[in-house]
Amino acid sequence: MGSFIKPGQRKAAAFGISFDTDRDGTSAPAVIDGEKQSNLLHQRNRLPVTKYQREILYLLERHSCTVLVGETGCGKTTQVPQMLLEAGWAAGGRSIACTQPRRVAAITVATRVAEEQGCTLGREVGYKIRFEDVSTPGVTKLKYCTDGSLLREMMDDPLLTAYSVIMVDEAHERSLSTDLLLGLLRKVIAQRPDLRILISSASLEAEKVAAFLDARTVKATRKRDRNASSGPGPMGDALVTATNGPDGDPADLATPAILSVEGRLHPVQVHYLEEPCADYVVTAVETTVELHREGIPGDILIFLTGQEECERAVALLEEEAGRLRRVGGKNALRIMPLPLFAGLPAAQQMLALEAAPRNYRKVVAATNVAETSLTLEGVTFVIDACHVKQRTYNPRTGLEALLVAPISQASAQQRAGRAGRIRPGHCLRLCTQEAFSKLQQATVPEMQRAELAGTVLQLKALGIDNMMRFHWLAPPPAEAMVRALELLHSLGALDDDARLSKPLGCQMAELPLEPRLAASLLAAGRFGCGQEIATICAMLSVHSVWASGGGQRRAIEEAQAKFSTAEGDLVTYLNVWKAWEDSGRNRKWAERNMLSQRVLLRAADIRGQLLYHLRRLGMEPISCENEVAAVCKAITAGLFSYATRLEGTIYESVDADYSGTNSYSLVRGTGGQAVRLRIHKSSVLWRVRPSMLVFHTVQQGPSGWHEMQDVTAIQPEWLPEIAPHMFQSVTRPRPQPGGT
DNA sequence: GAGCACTGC
Repeated sequence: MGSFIKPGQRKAAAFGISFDTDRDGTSAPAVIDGEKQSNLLHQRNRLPVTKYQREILYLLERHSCTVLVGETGCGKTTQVPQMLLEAGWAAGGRSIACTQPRRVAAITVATRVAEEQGCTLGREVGYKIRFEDVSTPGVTKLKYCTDGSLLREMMDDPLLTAYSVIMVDEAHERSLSTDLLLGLLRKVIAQRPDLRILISSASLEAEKVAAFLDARTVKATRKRDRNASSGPGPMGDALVTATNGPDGDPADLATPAILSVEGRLHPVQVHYLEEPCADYVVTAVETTVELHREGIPGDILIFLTGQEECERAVALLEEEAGRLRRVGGKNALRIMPLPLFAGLPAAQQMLALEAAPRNYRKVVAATNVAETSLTLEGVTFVIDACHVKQRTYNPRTGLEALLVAPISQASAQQRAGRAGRIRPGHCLRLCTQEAFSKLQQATVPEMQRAELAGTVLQLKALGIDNMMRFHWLAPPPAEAMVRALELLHSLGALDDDARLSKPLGCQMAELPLEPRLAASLLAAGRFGCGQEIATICAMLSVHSVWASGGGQRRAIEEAQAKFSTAEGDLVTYLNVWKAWEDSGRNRKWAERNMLSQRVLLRAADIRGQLLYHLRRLGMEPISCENEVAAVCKAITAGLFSYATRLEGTIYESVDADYSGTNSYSLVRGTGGQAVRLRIHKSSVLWRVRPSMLVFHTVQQGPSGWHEMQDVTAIQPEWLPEIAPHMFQSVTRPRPQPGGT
């Protein structure tokens, strides 16, 4: 078992863990206590950000862009937009937008603010996310929206003329859409001197964002002002570090300001392992048991990387819980282990989020959901395995993979903060302090580790043609950009001059789908199966429709078998959909067939939206009824870049009855990189060995194999027929027996 | 031979 040290401290006495400031629980410095107040106004006034009202309004008046550095819980998301509202920034027919990276956040914050403003949600204060526009044109002054939906709005109104202020919240998360939004806003402010941009970010990113938005560099080509020094701002004691000239200098407007607001998190003491651990799941469980024995109250949150690890940790904790029950007395505190990951059905997620029953200490084994999307109250201890499962894109092979990687220090800090929401807490990192100091400071922005085809298509649709000259907050690798352009060209979205093609490229950009699926959907008209492809695209846009979650694997497999077809997973989804429709979208039917009604309803929403878009583009989607080949051809029209052929069977194991793995390779090649593909276990074609297939997603597991998910069997002669520019001759699978 | 980080339009 690992023992922990705290920086600057001697080794602890018991269990290797020291809790010097904890027992009295009162060592928190000048923190506002959690006393309940019924008066909303009073509560608002107590939020740290409220003290900075004057400064914020002053800076907004004088600077096009202001970066707000605010720690968690300082109230910026709810209070700052209200300050602007009350200061009259939404007068004159324009409104204030505040973007959020996630839908739930947009809804909950808007609801809260409407309450504080004493108005009906959807009137003066509203929100807008996909499928839900709870705002009233001409009435709504403050709108919370997802950054993705604001990007969509920009397609119709590139200068965002409907708004006087755009607040980009949680910009430090550096999601694809926030980075894209910031790049675009940088261009917008050059043409809209009346527009104000507020960016809320963590301290690490603030300088970078401010430098990026400096208007003096916007028009200048390539040159960046190195003299933008941080000096004391005009507001005296406030932490204003505006990179501005003297008062009244017209340069003020052009230079971004930075304002720091302290949070109201309680201090969290950090501990490190003295020696590295071999298995962080085991160490996390052992550490949990020791903490529990220490008897300090508070729930425990363990950060792991995936479903499997969470379930393993819970299983180990259950064993320990049993042991503790036998040892402890009748009234002893018990532990209640619970898993938490995004794929978990809502009811089980709630268990992890709700307070534990009396006499129980909740121990939640969670993935990254608990770092950003979901907040657990009552957590006093965070045990952090310091790893994360991350999406990475390899531009050489053109494939994305999910890989477990060490987290960044910024991410670790965020996770630690989860222990200090209600009282001072502890964070136990399952690595040595030395190892921790070698972690990268910040997480690599998504922009630099994702496939960019969709992003490039969106930019093209906004009239930005020169990708290489676009100012990115984090420039993506040139190779990834080239790959994106190649893919869009092969799909027909770009012409030979890399300009958005008409009408195809414009139509693709219009659809809320990744480019490959958009291409399939638009090609479906040609094959007379628009209805079917809309269904398939919708099913691919949602979480798995199969009701996952705990020990029902067999039942799911049996249910799945009822709908599966030789054509593959996508046609299987089609069968599921048709059967669900025939049942009258019956919830009971869905339950009997191990399907999630909630996910199916969401798919129905998306399907409806896709059909609406097709009609708006002047295409009436028709159904091909039983022509499965037409459906598969339309699928191929979008996914041909992911066509693979069977190479043979590889025998890696020494077991006599081991049947080997059917190995596939990309028809178009992988740029000299060796890539071994196989069908993922979840596929209905797993036991089958179609000689050629297209897949929708692939992920690289720890085995080194790229595993293809959502596969569709195709005929080799379809490729040159459907994508003649990519496949000139009839491509047949090479007859090649096993590999090594 | 057994599995799916997380968002978003």
